Amino acid sequence: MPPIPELEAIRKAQILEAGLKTIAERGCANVTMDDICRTAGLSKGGLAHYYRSKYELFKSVFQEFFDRIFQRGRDTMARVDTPLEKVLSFDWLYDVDNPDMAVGYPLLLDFMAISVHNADYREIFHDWIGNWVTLLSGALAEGIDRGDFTDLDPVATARTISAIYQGVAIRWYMDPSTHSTEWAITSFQNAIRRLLAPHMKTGTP
Amino acid sequence: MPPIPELEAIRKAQILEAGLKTIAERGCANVTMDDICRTAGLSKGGLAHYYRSKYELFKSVFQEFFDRIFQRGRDTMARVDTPLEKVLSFDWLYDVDNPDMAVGYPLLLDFMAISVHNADYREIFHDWIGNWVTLLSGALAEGIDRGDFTDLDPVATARTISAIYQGVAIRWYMDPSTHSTEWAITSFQNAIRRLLAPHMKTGTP
Amino acid sequence: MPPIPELEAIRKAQILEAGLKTIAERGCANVTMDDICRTAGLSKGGLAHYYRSKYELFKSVFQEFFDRIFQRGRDTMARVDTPLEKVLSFDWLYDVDNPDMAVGYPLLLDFMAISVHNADYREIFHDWIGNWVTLLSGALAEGIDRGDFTDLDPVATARTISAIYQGVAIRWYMDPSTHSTEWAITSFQNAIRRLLAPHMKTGTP
Amino acid sequence: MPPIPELEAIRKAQILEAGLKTIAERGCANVTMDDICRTAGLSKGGLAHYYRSKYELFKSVFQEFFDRIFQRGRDTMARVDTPLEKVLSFDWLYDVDNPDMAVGYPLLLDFMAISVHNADYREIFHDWIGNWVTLLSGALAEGIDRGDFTDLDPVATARTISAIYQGVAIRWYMDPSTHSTEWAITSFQNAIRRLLAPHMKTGTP
DNA sequence: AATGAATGAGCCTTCATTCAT
DNA sequence: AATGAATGAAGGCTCATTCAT
Repeated sequence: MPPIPELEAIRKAQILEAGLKTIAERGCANVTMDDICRTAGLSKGGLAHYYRSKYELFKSVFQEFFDRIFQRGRDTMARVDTPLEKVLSFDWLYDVDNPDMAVGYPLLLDFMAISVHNADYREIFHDWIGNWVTLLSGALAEGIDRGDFTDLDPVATARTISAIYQGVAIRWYMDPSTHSTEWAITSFQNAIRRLLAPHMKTGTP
Repeated sequence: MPPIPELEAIRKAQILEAGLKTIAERGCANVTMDDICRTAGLSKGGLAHYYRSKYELFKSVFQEFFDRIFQRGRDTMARVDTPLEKVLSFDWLYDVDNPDMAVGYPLLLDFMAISVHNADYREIFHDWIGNWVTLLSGALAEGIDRGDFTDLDPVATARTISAIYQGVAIRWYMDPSTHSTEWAITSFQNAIRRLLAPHMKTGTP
Repeated sequence: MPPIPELEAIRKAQILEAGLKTIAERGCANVTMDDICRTAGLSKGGLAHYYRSKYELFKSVFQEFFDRIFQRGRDTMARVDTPLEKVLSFDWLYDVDNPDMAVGYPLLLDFMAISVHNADYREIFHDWIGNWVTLLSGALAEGIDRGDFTDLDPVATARTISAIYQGVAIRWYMDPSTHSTEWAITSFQNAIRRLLAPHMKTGTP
Repeated sequence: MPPIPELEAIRKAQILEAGLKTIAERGCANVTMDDICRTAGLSKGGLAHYYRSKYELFKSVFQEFFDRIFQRGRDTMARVDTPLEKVLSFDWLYDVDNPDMAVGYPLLLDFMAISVHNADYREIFHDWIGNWVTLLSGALAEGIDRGDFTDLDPVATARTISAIYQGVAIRWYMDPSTHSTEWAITSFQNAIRRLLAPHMKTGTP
C-alpha cells in the first residue's frame, strides 16, 4: 500500500536522471553512489530501495539513455517524407545545444568502453544498434518500394549508414577544434548521399 | 653504471606491455597496479621505480599504443602504390587475428571514454587523429598531384575517410554477431570509393 | 533523524579520546588510523564518517587537548584568591597522577615538534599561549589594581612566567631521574616569586 | 686498505650534515632516506655503507647536534670572566642569524618529542642536560668559591637556570610574532638575575 | 518509505632496506 | 667504496553495501 502508487516510478525517474547527469559529468569510473544520491536528493538507503546495486542502476541508466535517444531518432525521422530525407534526418546528432547530446556522447563512449568487458552491456548495445538498423533499413526498404532506390541491401546499407553517422559523430564530439559542426554535417550527408547515389533513380537528390 | 645499459628501456617496455595486456583484458577501470605488476613480473616498488603513478603509466601505455598503431598504418600504406590504394589500405583494422587489434579496440574505446573527462588524454587523441589525417590527406594530395583526383579538399576528406574507418571498425568490433568482417571491409571500401568517385578521373575506380 | 540526537557528539568525543590516548602512547608519527579505530572501537569507515582525514582528526585532537588543559588552568586559578596565589596556582602541572598530564606532555611535545613545519598547528599554539598569557596577565593586572604589585608590565611578565612554567615542566617530564617533582615545584615557585619580588608591596610574599 | 684513510670520517660528516639539514627543514617524521641521500650527494647504498639504518643515522645526527651546541655553549661561556656573566652568557640562543640555531630548534623539538617514546633518545637528552647542568653549576660553584654567591645549591639552581633558558627559548622560537628577541633576552636575564639576587654578595652587578 | 551510521575490503602510494654488480 | 634496481610491508583513504531505526 504505497502512499502514492506512482511513487516508485517517480523515484526511479529521479534516480535515473541523477545517474544520467552524474555519469555524463564525471564518467562512469568516477561516479560514486554518493554523487548520485546527492544529485537525486535521496539518501543512500533510499536509493538502495529502488536499485539493488550500482551495477543494476547503471544498467538502467544506460537503458534509459538508449531508449530516449532512439525515441528521438524515430520521432525526428517521422517528421520528414521521403526515404532519402529520412536516412539523412540525423543532424540533431550534431547539435551542441541539445541537452541530450551533451549527455549522450559521454554516456555512449563510457558505455561502449565498458561493453568490451561486459556481456550484459554488449547485449544492450546490440539491441540498440538493431533498432537503428531496423529504423534505417525500414526507410531504405520503403524507398525501394516507392521506387526511389533500386538494387540495394537495406540492412547491410543501413548498418553502413549508421556506422558512418557514429564515426563522424564521435570525431565531432571528441575533437571539436578540428572537426567543426559544418564538417560533420557535410561529411555525413556527402558520405551517405554518395553511398546511395548508385542506387538512386534519376532525379531524386 | 647499470648492469645493462638498456635496462631502463627494457623494463619500461616490459611494463608498458603488461599495461597494454591487462587494460585490454580487464578495462582501465578494473586494472590494478597489482595486476600490472604481476603481469610484468615486477614488484609494486619495482614498478614505481619506472612509473611515478598509475596515471603516468596509463598515459604512457596509451601513448605507446597510439604510436604503435599509427606506425603500422603508415608502414602498410607505404607498401601500396596508387593514392586510391593507399587510402583503402586499412583492411588490417579488421583482422581478428592481429594481436594489435585484439588489444587495440579495448584500449581505444577505454581511451576515448576517459578522454571525455580528461584533457591530457584528449590532447593525445587529437594528435593521433592529426597524424592519421596527415597521412591520408597526404595520399589524397599525391593523388591530386598525379592527376588521379580533382577538385577535392584533402584534409576535410581525409577526416571523413578516417571517421568512416573508425565508425565501421567500432561496429565490427563491438557487435560481431551482426557485423561481419566481410560487411566491414565492403562497407568501408564502398563508402570511401563512392565518396571519392565524383572526384576521380575516369578509369580509376 | 539519528537514533540518538547527540550521536555525532558522542562519537566524536569517543574518537578524540582514542586519538588522545594513542598519540600519547605511541607518538604522532607512529599512530595509525587503525590504532585509533581499534582504540575507539570503530571501523575505518566509521571513523572516516566523522573525520575526513588523519590530519583533520589530529588537529581536532590537539585542539581538544589544548582546550581541556586551559580549562583546567582557568578553573584551578579561580579557586584561589590573591593574584600571587593565582600566578602560582599551577602545581597541578607536576602531578604525575593526573591522567591529563600523562597525556599532556607527550602531546605537547609532539605538537610543538610538528608546529615547526606546520602553520595550522603553529596558529593553534599561538592561540593557546595567548590564552595563558591573558589568564596570567589578568591576574597580574588584578594585583596591580589591588595594589599588590606595582610597576610591572603584565603581558610581558605573564609571558615570562608562562615560559618558566613550561621550561621547568618539560625538564621535569623528560628527565624525571634528575628532576624531581620537588625540584620542579620549588623551581617554579622560586623563580616566579623572585621575578615578582621587586614589584611587590611589602608584606605580601 | 681504504684509498683515503679519512674517507670514512669525511663521508660520515657529509651524511650527518645532510641529516641535520633535512631534519631541520622537514622534520624527522617527514625526512626520507632519499632526502638525505640527495642532500648528502650519495646513493642509498653508499649511505647504507656508513649507517646501518635510519634509526642509527638519526641517533648520530642528534648526538652530533647536541655535541655541537654544547661545545658552543662551553666556548662562549669560557670567553667571559665572572660567574654571573658565565651563567648569563647564552644570548646566542636567541640569535636568528646563527645557522646552528636555525637548525637547532627544529631538531631539539623533534628530538624531545621522539624521546617521549624512546629510551635511547631519552638517555641522550639526559646526558646533554647533565652536561649543561655541570657547566652551569660549575660556574655557580666557582661563584661560591670566589665569594660572589652564598648559600645556594649549585646543581638544583643550575637546573632551574637551564630550564628557564629552554622555556624562554622555545617560546621565542615557536611564536616569534608575540615573543620578540628583546623579550626573550630581557626575560631570561631578569629571571636568572632575580633568581640569584638573594644569594649574591652586595656589589656584584 | 527513507535515513545515514557503520562496515571492511580494496587500492594506490610511500619508503626503509637489501643486494647484485 | 659505491650504485641504484628491486622488494614488500604498511598505511591512509575510498566507497559499495548493509542494517537498525
